[in-house]
Amino acid sequence: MLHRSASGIRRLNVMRWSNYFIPTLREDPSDAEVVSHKLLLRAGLVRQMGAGIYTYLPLAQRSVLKISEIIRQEMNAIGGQEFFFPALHPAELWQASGRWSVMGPNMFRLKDRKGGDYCLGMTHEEAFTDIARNHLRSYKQLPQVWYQIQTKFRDEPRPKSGLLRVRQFTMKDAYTFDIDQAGLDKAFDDQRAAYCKVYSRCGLDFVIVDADSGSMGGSASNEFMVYTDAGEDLVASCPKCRYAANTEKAQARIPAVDDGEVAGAVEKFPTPGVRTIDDLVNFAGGAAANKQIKTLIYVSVAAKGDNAKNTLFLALLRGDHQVNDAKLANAIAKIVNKDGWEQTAVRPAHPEEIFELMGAHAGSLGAVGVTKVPVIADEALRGRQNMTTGANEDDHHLRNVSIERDIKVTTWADLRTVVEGEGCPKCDGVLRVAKALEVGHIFKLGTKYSVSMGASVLNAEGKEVPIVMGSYGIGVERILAAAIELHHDDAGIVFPITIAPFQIVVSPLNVKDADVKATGDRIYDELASAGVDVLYDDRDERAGVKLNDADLVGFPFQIRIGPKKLKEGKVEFYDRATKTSEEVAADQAVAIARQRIQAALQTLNDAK
RNA sequence: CGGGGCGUGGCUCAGCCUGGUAGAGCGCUCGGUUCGGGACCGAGAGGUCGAAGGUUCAAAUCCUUUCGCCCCGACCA
Repeated sequence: MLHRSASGIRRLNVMRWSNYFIPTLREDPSDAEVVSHKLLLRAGLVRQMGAGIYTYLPLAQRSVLKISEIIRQEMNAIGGQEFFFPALHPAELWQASGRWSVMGPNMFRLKDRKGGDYCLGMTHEEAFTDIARNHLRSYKQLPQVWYQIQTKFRDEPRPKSGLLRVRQFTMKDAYTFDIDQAGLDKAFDDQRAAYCKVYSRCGLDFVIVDADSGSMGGSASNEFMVYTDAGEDLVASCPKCRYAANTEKAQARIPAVDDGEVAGAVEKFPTPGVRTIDDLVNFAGGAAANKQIKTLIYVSVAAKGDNAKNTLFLALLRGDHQVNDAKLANAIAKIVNKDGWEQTAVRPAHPEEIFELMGAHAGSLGAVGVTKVPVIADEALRGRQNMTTGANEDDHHLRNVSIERDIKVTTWADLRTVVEGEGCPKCDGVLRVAKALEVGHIFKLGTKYSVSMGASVLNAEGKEVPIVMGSYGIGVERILAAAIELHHDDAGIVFPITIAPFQIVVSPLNVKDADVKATGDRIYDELASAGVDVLYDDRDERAGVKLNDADLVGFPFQIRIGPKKLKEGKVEFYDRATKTSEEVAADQAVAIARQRIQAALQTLNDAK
């Protein structure tokens, strides 16, 4: 198909579907599990090259470029300066910070022909800091806000879920360099605000959670999370006050249980066959779940050089509460990690270990009288009395147990997992708990890298001080995948217009009808020359194919031109999000389209 | 790394248990009829059955090894 431009010069116009590479699939690919993965493949956006390695076909590339451009605009708006660093790094760079050994097998490593060690960058703190240490000399040069949009490589132990967990991906990473903590605080707040704008403009609903700084080091960090079942974290958040936290840290406000006044003496009673909390609830003379103490036996495994040691301990929770492994691991680590020992794992005790320690089997365990191993009790048990728990004798339990009186608690800690519907710890709101996907992470690094790599400047007093740094990442393809997870229906993707590969598709429903075709040509030409991001579905396909394909790829708008309505001088303007169309005069279609596109763009770009 | 599953035309899958001439639907090519939600008829093209080795007169099918991919778990930016 050739297109005659205004100047009359013949040119091949590739924005015609008949000549554009969009390999759509009618059926779900067998490899795909999560929605975004299926749709990325079916709509002809990506193809897989290997585990966690994907080719972006033209549609995905357009989308990725749009996301990148939004990020670029928001970074520039807070004074960011764009760099482009190599992806291939000499080992010395990473040895300088000490992370050559810390990163372990997650880093792709290779040798050059001379046997020199190299790696593929998984992040760029070292690279940016290297430039900073070589060229920043005075506080007068600060602050600096540097960023790049670049490919990262991580040898993930388990790539999965299409673009959500991959081994090669695009990241916007930014680094800030300040003279002091106050400067870092401001840089951090700027980034945080910019991130909010980026995600809003891309059509993502997100929550910001406090996070562990992990291997990055530093003092504070926030994760930007999008609620989706395809996510890998569980996040609790309050819609009312913006409290949000990973369930590994989240707290909740729960109503107190009235234990009554009198605390009688501990009494053992037989409970034949009772093994679970529920069994005891239903047992005559038993107790409600929230009146029981659940006793779990765990083993902390720790290492010191080549030595290993196992520490058995008890974890106590209210009968109706679930333990959180991360909280538990942190609590026991505080007891185990001393004299050079470092905890490497926490696991449930084996049945033999339990019997040897307690003299009874799981189902009849309790902490009353236990003194030889640490007992960690959940905060929700504090002050409770008249409780029921196992007697450490099979088929027997104890009643009238009062925690503080009858159990020797080594440590009180928050061990329980918050659940949906519990009270927000910060306000009177109700918590939402669901799976979420991390789409960005910002850190206050402090001086970790500037000290280890020697990046310092002279301050106003002429004293040499380490630069105070921040580090900020956005996963570009994760925005694309998250947008699809959030915005799709049975027919396919429903692209937010800001990141849609094309804003609108013009579809003559029968190209053999001369009038229909001519009207399609005209509308397409006018939209294209007005600078609209338009794709022309000039294929000689049945109407059903065109309509289904357009829905599948998820172009926000479509102009449908059919023979019957065209005879009345009308075409249809279709809105993908609502799947509804309205009749408009053919000669006004372009004006209406431009106005709708403008309005849709504005709604997203002005959000927040 | 532990557990499970799968590799057969471009895609989705059957055939494997019980060895005996490689199949279906979709897609693709050509001709015709159709033409607003993935049409119909007719004629075609297209496959080292992931790879290697073994057993056998004979292997997609049985055995061994190996590679790849997906899922659950562990781990983790």
